[in-house]
Parts: sequence; structure tokens; C-alpha cells
Amino acid sequence: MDTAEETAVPVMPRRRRKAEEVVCDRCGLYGLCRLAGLESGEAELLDRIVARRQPVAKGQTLYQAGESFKGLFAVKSGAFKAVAEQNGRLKVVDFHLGGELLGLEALDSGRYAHTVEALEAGSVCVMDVDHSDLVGQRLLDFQQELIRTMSERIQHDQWLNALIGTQSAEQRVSAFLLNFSHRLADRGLPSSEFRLPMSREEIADYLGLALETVSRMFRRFQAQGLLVARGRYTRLFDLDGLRQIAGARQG
Amino acid sequence: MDTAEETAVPVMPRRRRKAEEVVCDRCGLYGLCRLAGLESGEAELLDRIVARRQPVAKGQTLYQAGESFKGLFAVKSGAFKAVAEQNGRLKVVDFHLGGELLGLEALDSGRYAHTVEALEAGSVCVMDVDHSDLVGQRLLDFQQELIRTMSERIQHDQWLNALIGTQSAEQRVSAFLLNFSHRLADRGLPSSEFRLPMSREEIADYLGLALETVSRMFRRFQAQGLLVARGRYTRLFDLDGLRQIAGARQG
DNA sequence: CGGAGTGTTGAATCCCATCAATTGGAGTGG
DNA sequence: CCACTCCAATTGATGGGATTCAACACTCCG
Repeated sequence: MDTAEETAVPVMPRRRRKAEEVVCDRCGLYGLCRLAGLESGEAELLDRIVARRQPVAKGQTLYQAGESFKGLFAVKSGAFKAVAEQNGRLKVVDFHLGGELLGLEALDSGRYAHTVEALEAGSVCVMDVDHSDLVGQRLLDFQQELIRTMSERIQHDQWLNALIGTQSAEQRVSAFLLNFSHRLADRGLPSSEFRLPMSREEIADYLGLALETVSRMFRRFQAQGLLVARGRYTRLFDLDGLRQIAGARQG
Repeated sequence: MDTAEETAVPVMPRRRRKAEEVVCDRCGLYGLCRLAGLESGEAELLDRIVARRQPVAKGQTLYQAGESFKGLFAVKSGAFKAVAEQNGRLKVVDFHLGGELLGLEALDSGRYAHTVEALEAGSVCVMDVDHSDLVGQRLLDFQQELIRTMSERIQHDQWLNALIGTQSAEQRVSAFLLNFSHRLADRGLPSSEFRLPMSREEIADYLGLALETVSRMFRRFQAQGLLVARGRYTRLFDLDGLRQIAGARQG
């Protein structure tokens, strides 16, 4: 069946790749930063509102569920997971890559709903959303941008809902891979060969599956020649094949 | 062949059950309405922004997925379902009762993501979010309120995600009933004896289950003395028992 | 009354979770 | 660099919860 020579093992990149930082205009905070003064050159106003590029160690948490709001976070580099507790069990609610915003769910209650932890070393910007430094039209635009961002997120969450609620394990994993690949492409990174920042178990928690099932789906796709996966190293060969399995949309 | 008989007399319910309208201060638009001029007595400004109490017939759709944004809807009375399409299958994304807001997901893209249909006769208010009539502090407060509402919704969606992703059928149905009961109580309506506005199939679609499974869970709860269900008529006897099954949180 | 849609119930099947054991990779210290 | 350890990932076996298929009961209205 498999015509690949067994000696031709895929080359594993062993070099430690330096985490790539998202440039500001690809960052989810960009619209907000810009409105807060960046583009008008008011760097000092910006600095009062945004704390720039704070390094985060692997395993470090940005905030804990229940903790009172201390700002919105934008991922500059690295990857993060947002975890919620449902009864006794932990559920991975979301993964966040460079350029994405964290903490939106806390704007209402003033408390974070999840615990957010770094999956690898990275950096973030923190934005204080206490608007005391913003006035007039600038604050209006700022809020407008926030509304736009939150609407986007509502759409994403509902997409995920539909994915988990109606699709098979095969379709979920396939959609997950496509979505991940898509987000890498958005950032100008290689999108069909990458190292997943999260474990099988974390993927499983996110998709509402058992970790063994996720592992089996990876293997199944590999047997079908759609991809090669060795641990977290993943290479996608046949995006169209995956799309066919997942159905059309990829969130 | 259902011939259009719109001009025919409205079907008179055998029992003249007047749909209870949510009073304005229990309405999800209230904060927005108030800010738009209501409380300042500027009724005429309010009327330019909010179209009040439009009747909606059972089965009528407020908007279709993909349609361009025409405003936010607030449910005054009746019940609605929001349906999205995932591949070929339909998925009930949400149910909306009196006082709840519809259309938030369209603020970003300018297009509605779901089709919203009335499960029973009711009425809605429509708010034009083109802010041209609002200025200054009033618009700021208006947006602030919108942000608060959207944050709430993000939390709700993520709760539902966790429910579908990690809980058993028994837990999902139990959590659904508790959540529904809770929402009725919020509106001052009887919360342990009610008529469900949606079918078993719609509940199943919402929870990511088969309709037969939902039916079986109802029956199981009945066998355990937790409730009595005859079709859509439902009476909850033992809320604590249901809570114990669902786990703690009820969204 | 009767038909259609909705809800219930039963039986068979299957997908996925669970349990269990092994392999493999990454990190550490000898 | 290699042995050792630890955890991640894979793989297999098994059982169970939920879906599916199918038939029947009920209810709502015309």
C-alpha cells in the first residue's frame, strides 16, 4: 500500500526556531492601538494605555478564571490556551496565536471566565481598557473597533459550537487542522508544515473528544496520504482532501 | 398547499392565552433604548432609532443567514430560534426568549450569520444601529452598553460549548431545562411549570443530540420523579435533583 | 373523525470513550 | 554521547452511550 520507502523518514527540524513576533499591523490590538494614539504619533499616550511586549514563559498564566479584570491581552508571539472548568472537568475553550485578543469575555462581568496559559514561550501586549485617557471621537472609534472584534468572536464561538455539536470526530480534527493552517497562513507563516504548540490531549479537550481519538484521526489521515504527523510535527499534503472530510467551512 | 391567507383573521387560541410582553426594563434593548433617548423623554428621537413592537407570526423569519444587516432585534414576546447551516445539516445555535437580543453576530461582517425564525407568535422591537442620530456622550454610553451585552453573549456561547463538548446527554438535557427555567424566572414567569416553545428535535439540534435521545432523557427524568412531561408541557418537581445531574452551573 | 406532525419506545448498530499496554521523544545527568 | 527517566503519543481490546432505523402512540386541528 504505502509506497514510501521506510528509510525516507521525514526530516524533523531540530533547530530551535525563534518565536516569530507578529508585527503590529497584523495584531488584533492594532485597530485599538492605532485609535489610542499610535498613528497620531502620540507615543506617550499609547504607552499609558498599552504595556508593550511583555515576555511570557511557557506554562505561565496570563490570568486565572475568576480573577478581576486587569486588561485585554494581545498575543505578540507564542501560543496560548484558554481553559474553563465545567463541573470537575477542564475544557479547553480556545487556542490563541499571534495577533489574537484575550479577555473579551471579562468586559461584562469584570472577571475573567477562563484561565489562560502559555503553551510555549512568547510575549504579549496588555491594554488597559479603562478609558480615562481617551476622549471624544477617539474613544468612540475605539469602542467601535472593540465591538467589531467582539462580533467576530461571537461568530467564531458559534462556528465551534456547530462543529462540536454536529460533526464526527474525523470532521472535527480535519476542521481543526484546516483552521490552524489557515491562521498560520494569515500570519504569513508556513501553513502546511508546522509544529503544533498543543498536545493531543489539549486538542481533544478543545474538540470535545478523547485524546486517543485525536491520535487515531491523525493516523487515519496519514494512512490516507493526507498528511504526515510525527508527534507535534505536522505536514499537510492534501488540503483539498481534508476540506472534503471537514465539509466546506473552516471558521 | 398552504395558500396565503394573511388577511384572514388571526387564529384565536382556544384558550385566549395572550402572549406576555416583556416590559421595557426587562428587555435586552432597554439599556440601549434608554441611552437612545427614552429616559430623557425624547420620545421622538427614540422613535427614529427604534421601531417598536412589530408583531411576528409563528414560522416567520426575522432575517436570513447572509442577508445584510438591517438592525438589532429585541424579543418583546414569543420565542425564536437561530439556525445556522453546517455543511448540509442544520444546527440550532440558540433560542431567544423575551428580552433577549438578536443580530449581534452581524455587527462585524454586516451580514447575519443565522436564520432566525419565530417558534410562536410574538413581537419584536428593531433598533437601527446606524448611529447617525446619536452624538457625544450618549453614543459613548450606547456603545458601552453594546459592549457589555456582547461580552455577556460571548460568555454564554462558551458555556454552551463546554456543555456540548464535555457533558453527557443526560447532563445536557438537564442543564437545558434548568437554563430555560432560570430564564423564565428572570422574567417573572412560572419557572417550574411551562410549555416549551420548541420541539424535541429543535432541542436536540441545539444540544448536539438525536431527537430520540432527548425524548429518552425526558422520560428518564420522569421515571426518577424529577419532572412530568407531556409533550411540550413540562413541570419540574425537583430542581435540586436536576442540578445534581447537570453539575453546578447553568449558564 | 382522521390525517399529519410530534413524541415515544424498542432493537440493532456503531462510533467513540475507556482501560491497558507499548512505543517513542525530549530532557537530564552520568 | 549514551543510559535513564518521564511524559507524550500510539496502538489494541473492549464496552457503553448515543445514533439510527423502525414502528407505534399521542395530540393537535382541520
